Amino acid sequence: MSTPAAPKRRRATGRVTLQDVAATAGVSPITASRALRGERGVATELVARVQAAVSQLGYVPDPAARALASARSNQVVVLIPLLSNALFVDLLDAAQSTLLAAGYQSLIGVTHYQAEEEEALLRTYLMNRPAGLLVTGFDRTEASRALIQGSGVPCVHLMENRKDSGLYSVGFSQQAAGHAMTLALRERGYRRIAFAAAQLDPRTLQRAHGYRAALADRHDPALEFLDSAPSSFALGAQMFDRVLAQAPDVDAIFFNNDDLAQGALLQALRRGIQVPGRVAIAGFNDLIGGEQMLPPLSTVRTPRGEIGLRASEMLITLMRGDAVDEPCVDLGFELLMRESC
Amino acid sequence: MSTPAAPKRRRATGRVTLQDVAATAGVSPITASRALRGERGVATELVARVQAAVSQLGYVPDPAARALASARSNQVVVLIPLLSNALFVDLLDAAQSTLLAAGYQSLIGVTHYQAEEEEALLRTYLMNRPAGLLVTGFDRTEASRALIQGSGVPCVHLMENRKDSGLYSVGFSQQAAGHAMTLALRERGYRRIAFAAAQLDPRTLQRAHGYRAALADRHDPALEFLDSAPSSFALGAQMFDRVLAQAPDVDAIFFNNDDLAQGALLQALRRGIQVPGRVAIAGFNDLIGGEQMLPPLSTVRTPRGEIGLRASEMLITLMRGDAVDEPCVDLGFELLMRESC
DNA sequence: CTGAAAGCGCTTACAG
DNA sequence: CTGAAAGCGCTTACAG
Repeated sequence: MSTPAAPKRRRATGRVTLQDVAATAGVSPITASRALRGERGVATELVARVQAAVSQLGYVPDPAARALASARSNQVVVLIPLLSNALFVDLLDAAQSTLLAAGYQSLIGVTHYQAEEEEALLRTYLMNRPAGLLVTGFDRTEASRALIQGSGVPCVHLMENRKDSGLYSVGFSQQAAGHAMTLALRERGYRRIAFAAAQLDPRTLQRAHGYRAALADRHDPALEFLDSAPSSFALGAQMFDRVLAQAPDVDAIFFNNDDLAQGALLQALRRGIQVPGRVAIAGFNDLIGGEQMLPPLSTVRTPRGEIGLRASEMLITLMRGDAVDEPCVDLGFELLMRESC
Repeated sequence: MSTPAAPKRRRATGRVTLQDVAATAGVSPITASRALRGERGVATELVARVQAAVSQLGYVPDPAARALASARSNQVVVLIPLLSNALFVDLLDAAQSTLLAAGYQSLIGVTHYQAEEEEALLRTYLMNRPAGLLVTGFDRTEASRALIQGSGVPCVHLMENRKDSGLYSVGFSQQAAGHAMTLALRERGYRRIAFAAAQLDPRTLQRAHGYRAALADRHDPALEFLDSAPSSFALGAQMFDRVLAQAPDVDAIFFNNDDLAQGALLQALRRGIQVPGRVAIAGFNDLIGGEQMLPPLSTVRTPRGEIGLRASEMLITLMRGDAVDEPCVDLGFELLMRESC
């Protein structure tokens, strides 16, 4: 007969603890703990008794106690450059929900594209002993790298890949994407193709490399317009004017981000400049609204939602201590040639 | 002479603990703890000694241990409906950075406008014993309300106000905003003013009330176009067509969100319909891009950034145990009459 | 203004 | 397959 022993003593806090559950179920706290965590090797009957006790008592586990005892929390730190770029919001949204479904909570950090801010966030968040880390790209301070490495926390890199780096990542080749769009423009007969970019973060510069490579035989540095200000509609309009003023013979402009390109399209409309008749316009990322523009914007669809999803899945695998067979996942991109070029 | 006693014993984990700091500083762990938390009433000399020990040893506090011992973490749960609406991203961005600067980490949850999802998130996140709660609006399940109440965790409501509810909030009157824009349209001579809304969340419906009130003497239900689909550019274009088809005599359309209005503006351009000549268009929220439209969009600027900031500040006050003198902060709104009406 | 004792609620080895 | 013991690293009362 298994008449459960009465709980030894009510805690001062009045909280229902694992001890209460164990007592009610007539097992030891360790067994209750194992049953709750789904650790295999617990008799099914005991598991059932524990679960019954849990719902009878309304037991809620304490993550802090769990983290303290196990030296690991159920939280994942997600570090992205900006919340004001829809690209990263899509990434975050996908990662967040994938992680949540697997029982992990997301702690988000915004680096504002500053390596020092990222380092500070890492220092702060690593205190929590997160179960995993999701970081954007590969460019960071040495100290950040050491922090990640030294923490022993599994880490997956977003947006880019570095084969043979020994690092986990899910992304696509920014350079190849820049190359492909430039080539598509060439193939459509455009000869004076400008590249207009803002923010100038590492991935932007990789796309610029792709642009140059595709134009190797006829690359003209005077057709590169780089502005370190953040990307926006207004800046796109402004850059459109700048390009036409400084390089009147331009016949196509490849904008590094869709908000820039959409701003340019609107400015062309405002100024009565024909697109693509007078000048073709291409964007990057396929942000919302591009399809609605006049004319609909040609752009590169980037798989940020899938990146958030796949990177989270990879991280979940790593956090469980399992091996990942493909450490660098290239999700590719897609050329969306609509009517603006 | 204060030759510090050697740490009693190295922990198995090799971690530098508060005990090590205390031993090095030649004080008790409690004093070290108090000094670190900036609790007043510790001799300045001791504080200095503790701080010296901290940097000498490279001590990093353990949030889990702190949370377990104090029954409260340094994390704040932020619940918003959607990440795909820039409005809430702005809110989140402001809240997140304000909280971080005050030493609090944000745990974000996306409810997808589903009261049940919110309730589930609350159950999950409340386990962490957050220091504070930021939730959107006042519409939620009874269980959610009970959960918040029962947790004893300070909670500030975002976006709306409910005077005399005894609840803390920072927002503005959605109804007054809907009313004001409708009135502005009337004053400009528009007689057949349609109201087009998507999502149909509580705040949308409050704006609809404002619209109706402003038109009390001449309100025509046939001019209300409500679609429960999520707001988007494409839906705006679609609704624009629908309104003109079903109510050909309409002379103004008040869209409930800027993405709808921007989509409508683009559709008008596509169809060659004069705005505001043939029909005026107004939006809501002043999302990015509205100013760049053709013609620039008239809209209502809503202070979501300020709401995120002020709500966080209020919450910080509450989390410190201090009193808040203004529990319902109305931040107002601003009519931005540009050229679309 | 400072400290000794006890405890927060769980899990990790280590046995058996 | 199950458990007794110890410990994770900090803070809360309670004294003085």
